[in-house]
Amino acid sequence: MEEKKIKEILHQAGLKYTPGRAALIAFLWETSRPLTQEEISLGLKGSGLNKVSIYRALDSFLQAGLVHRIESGDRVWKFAFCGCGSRGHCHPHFICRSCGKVECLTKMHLPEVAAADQGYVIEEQEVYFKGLCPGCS
Amino acid sequence: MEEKKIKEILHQAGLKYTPGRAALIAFLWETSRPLTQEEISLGLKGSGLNKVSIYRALDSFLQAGLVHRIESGDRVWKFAFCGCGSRGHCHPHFICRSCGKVECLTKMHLPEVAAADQGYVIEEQEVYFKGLCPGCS
DNA sequence: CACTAAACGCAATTGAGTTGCGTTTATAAT
DNA sequence: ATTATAAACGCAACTCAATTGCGTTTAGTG
Repeated sequence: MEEKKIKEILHQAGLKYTPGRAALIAFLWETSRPLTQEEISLGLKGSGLNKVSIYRALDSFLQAGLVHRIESGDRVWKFAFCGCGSRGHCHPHFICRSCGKVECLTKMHLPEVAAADQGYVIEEQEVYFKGLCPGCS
Repeated sequence: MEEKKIKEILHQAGLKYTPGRAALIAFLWETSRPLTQEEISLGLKGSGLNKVSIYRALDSFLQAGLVHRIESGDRVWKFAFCGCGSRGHCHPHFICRSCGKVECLTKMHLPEVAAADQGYVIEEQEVYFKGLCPGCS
């Protein structure tokens, strides 16, 4: 992703442009699957942010709806860039029980569900599929 | 749930019957919503198991398909009794953003999804709805 | 150029869950 | 009924992802 676009994204979210955050967004964009803080740190290497700063940046991105965050069963958060602008998820996720990788199933849309008739107000929806990914099956 | 039934459940799962595990199963059955270890400990009070023993019992129940385990967004596991016998979930869960409570939406069935055409083998499915429960809306 | 709020890094802390290990108990064989 | 043994248990110590405190740096506006 080009720098100009990243500047625009950060500015629109009311956040400052810094080299570290730009690298973070670019990396998430390139990888296009949910990543842990550890994976991000490894991917950014020396050019990247401190562990704490990564969490803080991701938190503000989450608030702004720039990324989504998932828990895939191991109590480790994974973050993926998602331009959808809402804090909810717009597609299901696939979790491979063999390699542990998580993917965004962007081609699948979430079903429209209304359970308001029973008094529930549904604001967000998360759908996870677990099994074997194409590489492991 | 009567003692005889609990004995049968544990025996069928290849587990020993102990007062602690019986109390644990009975409590999960009565409460019929996903509970944290802390909630279980509070619920069982003096008559219950040690924290470690609760986790170990729940782990073996999970293996046996007696309970299911969910992560509802706060990195804290919740366990619910579920006689369905499979390790996957058979219904969606609702997470209230106001009171934090989690409920099993046993009346809603999960949609049948097949993504095998793209090389994915789907073994389990988890669906979470987030929003406001009837008490909070 | 100066000022201020946001961003950053380091060290220390939190807390859910786990591990090690010695003791107790359920259950099946004798 | 007694014994053997594998499972279940409790305590203390540990792990590790994530958070907090706090002082420093930097972006971006006036």
